Amino acid sequence: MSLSLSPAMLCKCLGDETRLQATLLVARFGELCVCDLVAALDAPQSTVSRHLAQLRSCGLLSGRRAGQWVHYRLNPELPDWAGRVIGELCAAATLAHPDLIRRAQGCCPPPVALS
Amino acid sequence: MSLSLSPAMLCKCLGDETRLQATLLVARFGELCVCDLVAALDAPQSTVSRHLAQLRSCGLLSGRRAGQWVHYRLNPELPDWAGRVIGELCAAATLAHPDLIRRAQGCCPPPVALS
DNA sequence: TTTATATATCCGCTTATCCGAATATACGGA
DNA sequence: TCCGTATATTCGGATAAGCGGATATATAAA
Repeated sequence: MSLSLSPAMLCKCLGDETRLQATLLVARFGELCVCDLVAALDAPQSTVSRHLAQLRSCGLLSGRRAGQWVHYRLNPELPDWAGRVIGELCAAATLAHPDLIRRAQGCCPPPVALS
Repeated sequence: MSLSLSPAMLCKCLGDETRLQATLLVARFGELCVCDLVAALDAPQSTVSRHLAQLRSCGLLSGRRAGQWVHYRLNPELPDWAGRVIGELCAAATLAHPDLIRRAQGCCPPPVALS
């Protein structure tokens, strides 16, 4: 079954600054773990985790556990229109906050290929 | 000065079903008066007017008084990225609610050219 | 001026949302 | 097993957002 994500729901999820920035960082880097996002967003761990849970429950992000860490990425089942919306927002926000990207540095081992 | 509309603010504005539908109807028809929107959205006038005021204060819509009526349209100063986001949402929402468009019929004289 | 229509704003109320400390759970290594 | 780290969830409290009836304002026409 294909993800039922309404336009209003997508906007609501991205209407919070923390969730929007988390989503844009994940979109930019492909995959990030929670501790990366805690560092980049400079917010308490419980706050970041709560927002990530909401983004996941809306179907925007998907999480993959790798040992102690959970790596988040854009949900690969995201409809095309949603991907395009996120792309536009990502481009616009990067211009507005060029420093945000710099703060996301790996705090955990890079996701090695499963080979 | 160019409109300062952040990506998060745009999403927040469009994250409410009434505001999203009002915006999409205005985008689709080019220009609509409040009574058209009240009819199409099937919501109390005060509710619609309140949401329109919010959309206008964020810079998403602009209003033009014509006699007793006020015609709303997309703010012509909207940044390009915002226009593209709205376009994507409009297309996706039209597929999801194909009936919404049908309910917006002129309740006031069509906006005659000022000649 | 009075009346009617369209729109905006005010008001109290209810509900939703966000926060972050505290706690619980999951996992890996000693 | 026990400990340390990473992540998730719970909880109470504060704030924001949405609602719609009532009312105010603007305009047009009689």
